[in-house]
Amino acid sequence: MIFFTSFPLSPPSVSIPTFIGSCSASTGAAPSLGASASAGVQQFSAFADVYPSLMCFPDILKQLQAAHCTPATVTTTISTSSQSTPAPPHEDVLRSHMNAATFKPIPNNEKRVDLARFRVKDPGEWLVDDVVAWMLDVAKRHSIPFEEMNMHRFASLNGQAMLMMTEQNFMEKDPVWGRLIYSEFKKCASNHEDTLIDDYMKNNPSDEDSPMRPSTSQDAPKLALLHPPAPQIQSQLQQSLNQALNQTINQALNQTLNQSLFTQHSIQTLNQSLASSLAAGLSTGLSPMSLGLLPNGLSPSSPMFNQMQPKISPQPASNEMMKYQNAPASISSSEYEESVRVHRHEPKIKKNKDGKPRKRSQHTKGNKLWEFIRDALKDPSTCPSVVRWEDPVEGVFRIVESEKLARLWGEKKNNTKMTYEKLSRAMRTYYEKQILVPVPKTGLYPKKLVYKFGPGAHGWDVIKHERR
DNA sequence: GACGTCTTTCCTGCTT
DNA sequence: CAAGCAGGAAAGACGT
Repeated sequence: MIFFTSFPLSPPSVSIPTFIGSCSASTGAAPSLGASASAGVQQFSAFADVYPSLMCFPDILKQLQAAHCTPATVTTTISTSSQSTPAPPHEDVLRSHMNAATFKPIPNNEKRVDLARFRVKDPGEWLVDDVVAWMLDVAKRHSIPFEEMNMHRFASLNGQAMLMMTEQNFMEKDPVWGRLIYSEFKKCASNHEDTLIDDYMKNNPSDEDSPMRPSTSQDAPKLALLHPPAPQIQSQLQQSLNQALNQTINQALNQTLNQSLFTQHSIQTLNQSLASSLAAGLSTGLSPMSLGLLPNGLSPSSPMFNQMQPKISPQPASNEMMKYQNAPASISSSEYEESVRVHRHEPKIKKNKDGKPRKRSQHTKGNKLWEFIRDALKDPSTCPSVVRWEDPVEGVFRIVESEKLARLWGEKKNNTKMTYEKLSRAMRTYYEKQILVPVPKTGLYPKKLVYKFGPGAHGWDVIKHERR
């Protein structure tokens, strides 16, 4: 999904607030378009026109569902809908169920991710974003539906970490395409500089005396680092990548739509997934991590990093990356399993001495804090006065009266000294177990007192189940 | 009694 | 400046 979000590669490009503003025109679920963003609209490239449509993709799908149009129409719709009249409102618009009173301004985010960057960098220098961009390119070149590749399992790795990985490591991350990805990466690592030079020479045949030109292929790596590629090379690369990625999107959409989209279930799934993904990630940092597709691991230099890096618990993906970076070439299977587990955000299953999983403690059975909050969300006496849903589909809720909630929790535990500060500390321990997950910093939710149930929590998603 | 789970309590530092 | 957040550390309560 990163390509949806990371297209603004070369000028003219489009800023994030502009996307959101344009989308809000049709969804009615986001803040109004700012004046500066409006001015920027006129500078849109063809790529930029696609974004608002993608942001409103759930809407488009709904319309398609209603109209039963053909997949071929979908591509057309997507590429032109931004110029057409706004989509009619309906119940499944992004965050349409949210309380408009809670909207906060979308943070200004003018930063962009350069998806072409990996092409002009040594694979060993790739950041996390570059790895993802490269994988999309591999998927495109081999006509692999991108949704079939386990990109999220690679998304916490940078190039250096990948260089440390064995073929087996690749296979474990993606049993189907791992071997191919490995061979592609090796190929890429060895051919990268030569390819760059060749491309440059093809495009600049008369420029043989250019100081850019390395004297030998062995010099290329150093020179590539010392001398950034000429602007025209970057521009050409970006243009071709933009083209390729556009094709990838259309192919993938067509394929997905052809295969399964027009079943009720598929539409709902994609609809929900896109809705949540777009709302959760696109409007802020536009990272696969933030979309839940790439669980974590933006590179520290990523423009999204500061906004999206959750400041909770350990940084699993970073840990994994560090492991690959620092470990010898061979990694023990247990270490690798652990790193994969951490990467997948799977809760650690502690084991007894005999290796069997420990039995869960029963002493708090039915009396856990998150269960108390979940139940409070179902109780009219506390919802919405003490806690309330911000987004019942996504599991996002807000604590309205923090001290009252703490008092109620204290009453339940016979602890008159309970405070919200203590309660919130207990809440934060849930991040590690995925009972709670970080709330996407999209600007759609208030910044404080908002939490989101994660896969470790259950019984809250009644609404979601009812929709199925 | 050892050990595990799930808080609870206290704390410092940071952000909003 | 207040309120909230993040997370380390230690300890308590209770179950196995």
